Amino acid sequence: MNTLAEENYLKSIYHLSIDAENVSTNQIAASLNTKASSVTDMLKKLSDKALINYTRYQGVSLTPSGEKIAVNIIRKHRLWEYFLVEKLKFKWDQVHDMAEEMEHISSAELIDRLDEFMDYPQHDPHGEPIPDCNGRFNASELTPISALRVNDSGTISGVRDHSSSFLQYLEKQQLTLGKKISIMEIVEFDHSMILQIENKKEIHISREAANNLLIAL
Amino acid sequence: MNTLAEENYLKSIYHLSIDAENVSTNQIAASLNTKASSVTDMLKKLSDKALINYTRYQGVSLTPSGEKIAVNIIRKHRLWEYFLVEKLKFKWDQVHDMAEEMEHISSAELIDRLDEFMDYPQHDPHGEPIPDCNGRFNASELTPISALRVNDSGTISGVRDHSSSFLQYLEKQQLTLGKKISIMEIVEFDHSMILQIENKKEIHISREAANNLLIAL
DNA sequence: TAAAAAATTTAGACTTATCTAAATTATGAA
DNA sequence: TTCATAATTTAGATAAGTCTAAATTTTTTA
Repeated sequence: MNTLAEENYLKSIYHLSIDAENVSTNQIAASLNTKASSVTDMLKKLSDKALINYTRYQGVSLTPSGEKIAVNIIRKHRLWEYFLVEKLKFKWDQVHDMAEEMEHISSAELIDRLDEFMDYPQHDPHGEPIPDCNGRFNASELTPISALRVNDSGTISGVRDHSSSFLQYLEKQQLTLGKKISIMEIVEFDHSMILQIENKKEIHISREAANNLLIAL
Repeated sequence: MNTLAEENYLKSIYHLSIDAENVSTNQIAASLNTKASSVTDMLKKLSDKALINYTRYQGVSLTPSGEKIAVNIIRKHRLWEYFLVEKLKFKWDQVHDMAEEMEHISSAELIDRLDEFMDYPQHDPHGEPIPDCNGRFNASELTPISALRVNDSGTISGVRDHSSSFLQYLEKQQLTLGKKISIMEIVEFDHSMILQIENKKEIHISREAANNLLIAL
């Protein structure tokens, strides 16, 4: 088995790999709130274990076995988040930190039974797809609202930022999963957008918010 | 907060304190599968934190704040065991190790909601009482079968040994929680006992088994 | 009650994961 | 294409938790 620190590095590298082929030492350090020198040490260790491909100064990528571990942690994280919201009635902005601890519970049988108990949910409370017990899942085909044009519309299906400040803001604006929105206007100056929610209320959101709100077309 | 190692020491000291006022270094070492010298180091640390009363060579006891932490861990352990058996349909001999990991999940609100979700169970799958959110619970008034006389009877309500080998043996003999048993005969030579289960089947159990099987009279 | 045995503690070392500061390598702008 | 800057790595230190071996204290027993 792997240590908690190793698992967190693998998970971080996995998430950062979505935007780039190779992940840099500084990116990992920033995402784990640690120093670049600590990252270098851990990269050597993970490389020795054949969980990452690492060449000095060149950044890293996960090997198939490293990716398998990372996906399994993500599966556990998302299933526990679903459990916390659906069964224990937490709000979607409350569950991230708890799931961050729970994702390290090791038993595979436990997580498979949890999956069954909840009837094999496909998405976590933030719209992220949940890998199945073989690690398979559909990479989400969601678009950030910021990529839409005036008159485009779709259903809110995910968020990129899981911070409770962002999620609470969305909740207050009624921008929750499942809501249908249409783009009414895009302000050229700052790329902020005016949306209509469910053909009723109109609201104005910043470019940054639009970048973090995902839509199924 | 406390580290995982600290929590495990406090829990161990709590359990050992049931049989004795003061707990010895060697007892702790045995129960945690570690060396006496490691225990001494940790005792100093816990003593500095005012979680235990410790005088060199004299053994230790928990302070009120140490006991509070220990009881909270035990509450979490037992609630998770109940969850695993009642919701995820694990057998009573499968849950100990998983709960050993889960008891360290820190959120108090999580565990209180789990308690509510399961409708405030009073006993874990092995008959141990579950402390409430204030750490209060009835110290169980159970008697080992080995203390009974011929013709005494009662209901199986708990086990002392949680090892899967013992629990599987009980399962096979139908000596599960809730069964009514009566003592038919005590063999003087080795103190083994012949019991009748639910006024039907008679079985023969060793003194050791009788010591670990608890009865409500 | 003194010596032997058992229990406990101390000393010093090791591992994991982290840090700061210094050195090295890569990159981008002139 | 060279040099300043940014990124990364190395060197050396620290803290937590563990270990072995040696020293000390307590307990037992003769």
